Amino acid sequence: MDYSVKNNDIIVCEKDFNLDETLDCGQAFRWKKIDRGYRCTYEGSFLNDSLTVSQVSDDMFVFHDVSEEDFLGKWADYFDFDTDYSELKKQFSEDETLAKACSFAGGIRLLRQNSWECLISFIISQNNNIPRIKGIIDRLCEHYGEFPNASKMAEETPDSLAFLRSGFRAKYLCDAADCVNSGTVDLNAIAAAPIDEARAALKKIKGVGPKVAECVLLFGMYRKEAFPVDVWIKRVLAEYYPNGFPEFINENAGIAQQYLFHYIRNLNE
DNA sequence: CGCCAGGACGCCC
DNA sequence: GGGCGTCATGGC
Repeated sequence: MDYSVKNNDIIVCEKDFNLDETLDCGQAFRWKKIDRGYRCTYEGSFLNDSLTVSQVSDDMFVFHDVSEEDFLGKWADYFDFDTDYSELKKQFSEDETLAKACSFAGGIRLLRQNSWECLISFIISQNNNIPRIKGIIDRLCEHYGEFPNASKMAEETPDSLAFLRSGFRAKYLCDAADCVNSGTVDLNAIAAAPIDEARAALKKIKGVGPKVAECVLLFGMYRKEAFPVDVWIKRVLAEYYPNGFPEFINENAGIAQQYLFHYIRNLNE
């Protein structure tokens, strides 16, 4: 990644990056499309910052009104600019289906998001669709003025969360908040634990099954070997990988999964 | 109106 | 251990 400083902006040159594909592919639910790009706020949250970012050409981006220090210290990490996606896609493309997926939407990057936010977001995601997931998370943030931490959410009950209109998931959100707030579930420890141990620990939370646990590991803990299997990936596996997913992908299976997910969902367009 | 959505749980066998 | 009905809500 190449960057330069212009006035109060950071100009980034990066060819393996597309904002629409990365911020609207179902890994993050809080980025808003605005006139000149996307905006998200993490104020009071793990980044304690806000950002407006826009894509001005295939390989050029503007990080608006951000210091070089904050860009390097926060956003370069968040957007995973240290990882060479060109090299990853080159490896993936030895597989015929993945080659197509990579050329279809090669601008997806795995965001380094916050584990707690991902836990809550993907509990909400179960048996739900992306527009409605976004709506519920919007109402959550609007209610607290920011994405609430576990301690704030632990004060709630399923009834007091009725304003979310999250349905049967409210009781799961409360259990997640209780587990994290009380220390029964230590997200930082889980992030560093062996993968099977991490999976088991996450699934102690009510409403966290195999799929949600895998999403939290991948999107909230940067565990690139995690491989969430939802209805779309089931279709991919059945149709293109009847004899199993290629083993050489394993350590980056989660990133490959992102390309495949986006590919199969948009195949008809 | 019915069907589906980035599923998990409880119960049954 | 696998199969199935159920769980809220809303977009289409």
